[in-house]
Amino acid sequence: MELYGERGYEQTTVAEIANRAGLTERTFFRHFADKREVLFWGGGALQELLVSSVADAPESTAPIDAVAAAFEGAGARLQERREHSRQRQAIITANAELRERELIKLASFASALADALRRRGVADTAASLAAEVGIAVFRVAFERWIDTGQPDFPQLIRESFDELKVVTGHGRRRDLDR
Amino acid sequence: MELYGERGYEQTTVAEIANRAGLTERTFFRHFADKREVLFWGGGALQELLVSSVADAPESTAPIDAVAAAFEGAGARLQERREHSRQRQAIITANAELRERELIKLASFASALADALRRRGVADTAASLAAEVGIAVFRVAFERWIDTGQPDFPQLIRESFDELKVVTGHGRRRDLDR
DNA sequence: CCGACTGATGTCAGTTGCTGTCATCACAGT
DNA sequence: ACTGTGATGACAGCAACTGACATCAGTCGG
Repeated sequence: MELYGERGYEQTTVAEIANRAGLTERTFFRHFADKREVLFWGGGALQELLVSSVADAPESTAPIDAVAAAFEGAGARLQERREHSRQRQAIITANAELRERELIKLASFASALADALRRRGVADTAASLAAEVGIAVFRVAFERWIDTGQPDFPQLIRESFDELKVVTGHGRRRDLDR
Repeated sequence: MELYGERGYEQTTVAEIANRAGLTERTFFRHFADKREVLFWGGGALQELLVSSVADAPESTAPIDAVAAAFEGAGARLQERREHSRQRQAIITANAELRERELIKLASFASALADALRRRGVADTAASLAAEVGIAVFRVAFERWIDTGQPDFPQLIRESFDELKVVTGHGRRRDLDR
């Protein structure tokens, strides 16, 4: 992150990173699958948090609410290192390759969440929908958290899920709809 | 697509592609930013279709319904070349780099849709939400279209948007819970 | 009809991300 | 001391991508 922050992601060579760490280029690639991966180390922890949060939700909780609660928890975790999250995100949004990696991570979150929901007995499509939509809402909330100065991330998440219900709920029934 | 289909994406070298096309490797890179881009040529057309569809929706249409209708239109377009879509998707899902590129494309759709909604006077956050959530629903519907043999893609999209309303807590309850 | 200009292509050399292979070395268990 | 094991280094090599320059066909003003 030091080097990526100083000279930008593309301008930083793997040899430089390895050198600053006192290692060889070859050794770098033994620890990280590719140049981007350094920035995403530990992403697994957040995923586990999300999954266990969904798994542990009260049985009566509706799928979308379980997902929302999971993201609030994840949001709280991220908030503990707000400045770190901000810097990291600045680096990521500045580079296309990194944005791609970020999207893959989120897609992986979505499928893990969908699995967790299915284990609760939620039907296939409903599980996928709740998970994917949850990710979508989280993305919007995250962007607002970074862009606006607003400090309370979990609350932003909560508001965004509330607004989701408004956005989907006030839709006029279409004539196609039986 | 021929070569990617025959030998797989990773096993295919740019030199081979250029050769089969009767060109130089250098020329390939003058037309496509990178090796993946060949598969995503023409993605802009779909985006324009989505955007204009949202722009042209009746003024009274709710944001989420405008988005849903836009995707139905896009779905109809894709359905015209069902077999082509299937092959393309098989290649893409088989490779991580290509999946990443696909996600970037969808993210780009989302932001274009959000802009189109804002131009209709939809508030910032609501526009982002409707667009991102629309993409999420579309992804689920697309996967179902490819996986199940079901031919009618627009109808699948319609059903998925309907189920979204159920999942988010409005609409009729169906067989969601066990 | 000529020469300047333009745009697409070829050629070539070079950088960098990434991999396979083999040697080295520290350390743990026996 | 003997031996396996896991982490690292050294080195060669491939393929994606880029920059710089040459070539060549078409076109447009004179």
